[in-house]
Amino acid sequence: MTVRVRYAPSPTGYLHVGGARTALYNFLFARHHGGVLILRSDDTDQERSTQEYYDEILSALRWLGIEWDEGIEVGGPHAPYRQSERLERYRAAAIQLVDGGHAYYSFATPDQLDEFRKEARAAGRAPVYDGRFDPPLEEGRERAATGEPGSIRFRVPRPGVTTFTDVVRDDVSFGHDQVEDFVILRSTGYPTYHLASTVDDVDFGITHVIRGEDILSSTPKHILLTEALGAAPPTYAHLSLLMGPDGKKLSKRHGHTAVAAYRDAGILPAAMVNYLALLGWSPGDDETIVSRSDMIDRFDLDAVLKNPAIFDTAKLEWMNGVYVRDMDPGAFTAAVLPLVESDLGRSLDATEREELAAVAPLVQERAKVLTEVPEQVRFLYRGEVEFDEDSWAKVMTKPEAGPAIADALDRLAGLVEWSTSAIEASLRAMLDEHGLSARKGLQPLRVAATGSSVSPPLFESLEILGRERTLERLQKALDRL
RNA sequence: GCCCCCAUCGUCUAGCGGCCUAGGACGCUGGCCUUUCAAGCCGGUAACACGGGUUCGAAUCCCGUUGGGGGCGCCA
Repeated sequence: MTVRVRYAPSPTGYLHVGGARTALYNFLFARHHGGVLILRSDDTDQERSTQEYYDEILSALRWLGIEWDEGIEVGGPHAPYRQSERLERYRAAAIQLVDGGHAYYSFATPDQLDEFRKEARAAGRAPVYDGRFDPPLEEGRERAATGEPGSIRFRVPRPGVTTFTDVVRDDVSFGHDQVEDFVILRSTGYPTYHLASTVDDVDFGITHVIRGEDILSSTPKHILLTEALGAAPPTYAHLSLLMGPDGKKLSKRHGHTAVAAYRDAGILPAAMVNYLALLGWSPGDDETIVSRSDMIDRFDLDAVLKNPAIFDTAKLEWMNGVYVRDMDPGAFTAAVLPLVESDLGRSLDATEREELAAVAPLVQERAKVLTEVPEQVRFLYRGEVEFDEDSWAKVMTKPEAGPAIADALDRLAGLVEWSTSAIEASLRAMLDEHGLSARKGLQPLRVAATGSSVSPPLFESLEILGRERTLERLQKALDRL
């Protein structure tokens, strides 16, 4: 039997890292088993669903390289894949369930329900509604026919218990005294998540439902529904949730949770995928950097951990650095160009682009995230050097600063050939002349030429800067001393 | 309150009864390298939550406690 899995986000918010991991595990599982990944939009909440979030989620998924085989945008044999376009199907299913004796019309009011639940809680019982305020089926049907507003609830068999084997959690069971007669069709005629999701999983032939642990306790409802619909339940796998650094559920107050925020912060999609994959799964050996194809080869659900993982940005950034250094230099330059341009507020001309291509490899081996690159190459594109005051105070106040710069200015002015090696040779001669260590003698030049005590390697930087600008800057620093 | 789930270094994890005086990675940290910063290399720090069992033997199995997480909606 072909594996068919789905990722079914609700367009009521951005794609956050937890959702991305769920999507990724579905993707890896499908690829590993040569199955099909379906992307569905669970947008039955008309109030909170928006087109913006829908677009945003899709773009984040694509950015991560999580490709789906069937579903929204790409179509497939079960189209449409947006639940908002399948409303009739859910209504029909609800009616079918009523006719089959699995569901009934409910007119219980919010106040009644509130009071009932409050009392149950106070009495130490689970606040589980069992239909006690609702009329017998036939009477309910008649009242509904007259247009009286009401919902349809699933009738949970009681007493009873639902037991299932979760691939990551093993055997789990819930007594039906914990499962209420849940609404499947709202009084607005819209289906609830439970109905829509279950009907779709059945209709689309989903074999494995891989989702967050937050819906573990709703699973009995889905199993009961599936069976009432006359189908066999899929295999379930509930993934533990992602936590913030304080061990609490990951949320906005922990910083960025949206995948897009990491993209904007200069994280590479491959690094994000690698990092996310290892949050709750391990290939089983000491590998930390795992290629996408390796993940696909080795991923399986029974190796997924049950315990919740903390999302740790430090490790993500370290991993990103590994991926950055591994990039093709041309790709790195291309990736960084728009960032540099936006930092400068203008585009680079042809010459400047060449300069960028020249420094790029130097900063590439130093960068953790793409967004830190602009400030490292900024010195090339500002006509006037802006001296970083801390750097100036630390370096230029030393006695060797003046003589070193003055002498370097002299030597560099007379250089026949302007190349990294010639520059290095002449500056080393300068160091010898003054008996200065490279550390002491070169820092003033670095600050003079780049404005900062931290920069890409000096000799290369000067070569790229060019003789004219180098001399100008050294002179300017000298004047300021 | 009730139900469910979980528990190895600060963090991600290896470990599926003896190979564990618990391994790797991030972080932190000492050193080397070095023109700054990184990178790289070498070293260090640090964990089986606790208490009972089972067993010749337990990080690994069972029970309890504690701690953490999730759920209990006409949200998903």
